[in-house]
Amino acid sequence: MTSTLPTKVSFKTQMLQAREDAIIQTASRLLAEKGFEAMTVDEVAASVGIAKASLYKHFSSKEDLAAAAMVRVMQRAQTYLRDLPPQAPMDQLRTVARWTLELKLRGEMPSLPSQNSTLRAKLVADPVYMDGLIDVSDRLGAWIEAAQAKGLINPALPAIAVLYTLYARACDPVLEFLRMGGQHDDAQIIDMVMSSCFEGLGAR
Amino acid sequence: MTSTLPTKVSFKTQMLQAREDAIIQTASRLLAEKGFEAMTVDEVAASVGIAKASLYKHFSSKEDLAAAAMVRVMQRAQTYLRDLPPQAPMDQLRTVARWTLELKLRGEMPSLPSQNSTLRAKLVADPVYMDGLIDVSDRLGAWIEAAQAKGLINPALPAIAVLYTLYARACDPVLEFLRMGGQHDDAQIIDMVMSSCFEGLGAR
DNA sequence: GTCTATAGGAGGATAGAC
DNA sequence: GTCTATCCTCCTATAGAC
Repeated sequence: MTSTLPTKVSFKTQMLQAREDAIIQTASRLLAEKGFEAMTVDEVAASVGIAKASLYKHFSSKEDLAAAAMVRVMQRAQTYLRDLPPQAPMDQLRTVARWTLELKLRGEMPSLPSQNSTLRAKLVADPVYMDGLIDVSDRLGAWIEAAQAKGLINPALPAIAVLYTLYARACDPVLEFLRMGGQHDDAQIIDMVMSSCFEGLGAR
Repeated sequence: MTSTLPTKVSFKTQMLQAREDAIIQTASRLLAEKGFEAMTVDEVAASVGIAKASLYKHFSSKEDLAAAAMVRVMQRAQTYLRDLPPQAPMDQLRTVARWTLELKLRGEMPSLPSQNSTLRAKLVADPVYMDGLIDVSDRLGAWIEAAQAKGLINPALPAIAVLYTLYARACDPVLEFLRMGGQHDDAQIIDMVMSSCFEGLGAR
């Protein structure tokens, strides 16, 4: 049947894929807003506009859903890094950091809770996620080491500390704090966080 | 009775106070470890070694308990800042940042979830917490402005951005990331985060 | 104020019709 | 696969004896 009606099947598959995308996108937003524990499956389903039982046909548990959202954003990062036009290593790092902050300000960055151990275990066991994480870390690591070789990185910091500091931008609360203050627009906020990240709080 | 047996009453009061301290301390640790949603009241009570119902005699709700923990740490910060020996403003800021990181590494820094709105509302409505927050912000703000006047602060950053960046050290995941790596001891980890915070990722 | 036992409710997950 | 209706577990909060 699949082979005799390829277009119809393809259409149905597309519809399902689109719905799954919508679910993941909504979950991603809610994860960014409230975190894993505070997010409810009812909420996700209602926000997508489907019944909870329908959601469970796509994802077998709340953790699976959250993991799918994390995998999604990791794949997004992989694609972004792969397609990034060549620049000097330090500029690559800056560009990536800025992209991360923009993503977070748009509410599209589901924060991985350092807390929930079962969700963590699921992600560590997920080869797609782990491959993505390693790929991203390798690319960033290469740029970091290249920048270090040119003497462009703070010599007090080993590469791993630089890498983690960049990762931490994905859950930096300063963005929300500044936005709540209402004194600056998003572009200014990102510029400030970028400057404190790369230039530091102290004057040069 | 209170006036006729002052020592006994005082003793009882002390015992109660000590138990409440133990509860708050345990709650504080669990809040730091798992966050508000994942922490359960059963867990706190069991860890303290009392029945859950007894805990509810001290705190009328889980939120009250968490708020008490936040108030406690805020008071602690107030006391610390008040008693801090005089130094140059920039050194004061560094000392406070280091103290915050040490507190967090010891698991004594309950992270205020940017998420939970009802808990947030409770804290905003709590005069002790808010007075503390304002006091802390005023002291830090004065040092920040003094350092700015001396040209010691990154000129791209308004005082409020510096303040929020310092506050954010209280929930910086880089500490845990580096500790999980196992390549550095706590003192080195703190030195690295301090350097990335004040000197930035880029070389000088 | 401390305990045991339990009420009450929220939320994750499923049954079964369509 | 989608729905409605329901189950069941976990967790907050309380009742009531001591």
